[in-house]
Amino acid sequence: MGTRARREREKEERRQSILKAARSAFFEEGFHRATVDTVAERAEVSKGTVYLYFDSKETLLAALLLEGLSTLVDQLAAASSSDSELPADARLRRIGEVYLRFFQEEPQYFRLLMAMDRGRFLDSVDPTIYQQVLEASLQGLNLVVEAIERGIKDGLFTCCDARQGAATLWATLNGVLELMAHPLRQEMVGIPTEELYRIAMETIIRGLQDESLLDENNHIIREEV
Amino acid sequence: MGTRARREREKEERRQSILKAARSAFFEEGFHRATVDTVAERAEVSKGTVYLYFDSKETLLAALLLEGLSTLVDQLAAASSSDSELPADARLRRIGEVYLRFFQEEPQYFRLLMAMDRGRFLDSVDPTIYQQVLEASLQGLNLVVEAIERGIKDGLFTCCDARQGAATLWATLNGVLELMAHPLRQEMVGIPTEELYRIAMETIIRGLQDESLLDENNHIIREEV
DNA sequence: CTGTATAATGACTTACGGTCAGTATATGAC
DNA sequence: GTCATATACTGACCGTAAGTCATTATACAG
Repeated sequence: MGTRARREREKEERRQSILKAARSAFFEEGFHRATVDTVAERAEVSKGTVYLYFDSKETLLAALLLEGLSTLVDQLAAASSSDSELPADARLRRIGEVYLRFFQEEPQYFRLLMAMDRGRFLDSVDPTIYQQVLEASLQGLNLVVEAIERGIKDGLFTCCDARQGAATLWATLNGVLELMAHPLRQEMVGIPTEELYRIAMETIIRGLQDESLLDENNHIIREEV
Repeated sequence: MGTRARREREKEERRQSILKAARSAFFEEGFHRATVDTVAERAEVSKGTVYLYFDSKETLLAALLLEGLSTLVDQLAAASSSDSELPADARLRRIGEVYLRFFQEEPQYFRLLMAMDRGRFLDSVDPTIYQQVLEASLQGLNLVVEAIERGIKDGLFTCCDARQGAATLWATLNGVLELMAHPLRQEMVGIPTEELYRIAMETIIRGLQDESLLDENNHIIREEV
């Protein structure tokens, strides 16, 4: 009796249709403005049903983010794996460009990603899901780590620990995107987002190639301030 | 008749006591969890009075941020102006250290700063106040620009436009702090916040000293990807 | 056909930001 | 002192939206 299997499938379909409704609602109106009632209406189910499939509004958001992150990581992995002869710095640039493109083409996902973490998110989302979001981020980070490790092996990068370098690059690119996410701040800075993004990326890549400022433990040599 | 002057003063005192109440409430419970009723209660006024002095809950937050940003900018300015003979790179390090210290000593302000921008903030805050917040940020940024400009004049930095460099440094330091603002992400990265912060700072400072990757228009020379 | 499990519903509860008609207080004129 | 007026303050009330749950509908097994 395939009944059980079909049931499962139907449940999954419901779940998907609710997710789809949430995506359109959140994208169109923004997470905060959109209401669960709207999501329910668009999915053609009652509000109760929405809560049958998702614990909270924030959980819906988390599920969407997971989706977005997953496609991002796929793209990053593709960019990162193609052409195994590519020098490490070029590989990093590719990864960076994919990230930038994702930001530009899916600004909605980015907006949502940034709506996360803040506010009541941690209170109302199942820690497991949050963990999954982090795990996806970690996968992205690891691609960068691998690229840098290769660069180190090839003697191209000599500066620092791959993990440190990857985290620095990651933080920087995010910092630029976040800084420029707001029109008024963009105006304040007065540099096109893409340009600043690439300048920052090059600065970091360049920095990975210089070991002059590190001591034998990979700690920074600094004069006292 | 000094009546009028006294009245003004009393109003300002009310305003301050409401602000103080908001600060303690927001700090203790976080912006989202804290309620305006609580703020009113702590300030020993009615909710109506709170709204007499501030347009919205978000406006209260903005006022607090303005306060925090203002002390931050003061500290940055002090760090940046002392000892006019300091080389530019050391000056940048000082500025960076002040910023880090502020982040560590006033984590609450930072949390609030990050609660801003997102969500309903732009809808419900008087644009003027938001403008003031941006202006304070701009002052901070300008200190960095000035330090870099001096470095360029002294021949220490040769890499790029001061504004570009400042924005890159700014974005990077923010990126690190934001990345590490969350315990779980901290764990994911696996590097102490301070260390990553300093590594990132040094990477940028180092990058400012190298012009090899820029063409005559300060644009990055890159192979096609 | 009927009992049972599962799924779905939507009226209701709760919480909170924000409003406003009404009240209290201070000031100044007489 | 007393009254008129302006100013400051109050808190009950409103609207909205997240989240709940008793009830109802549906599907399936025997």
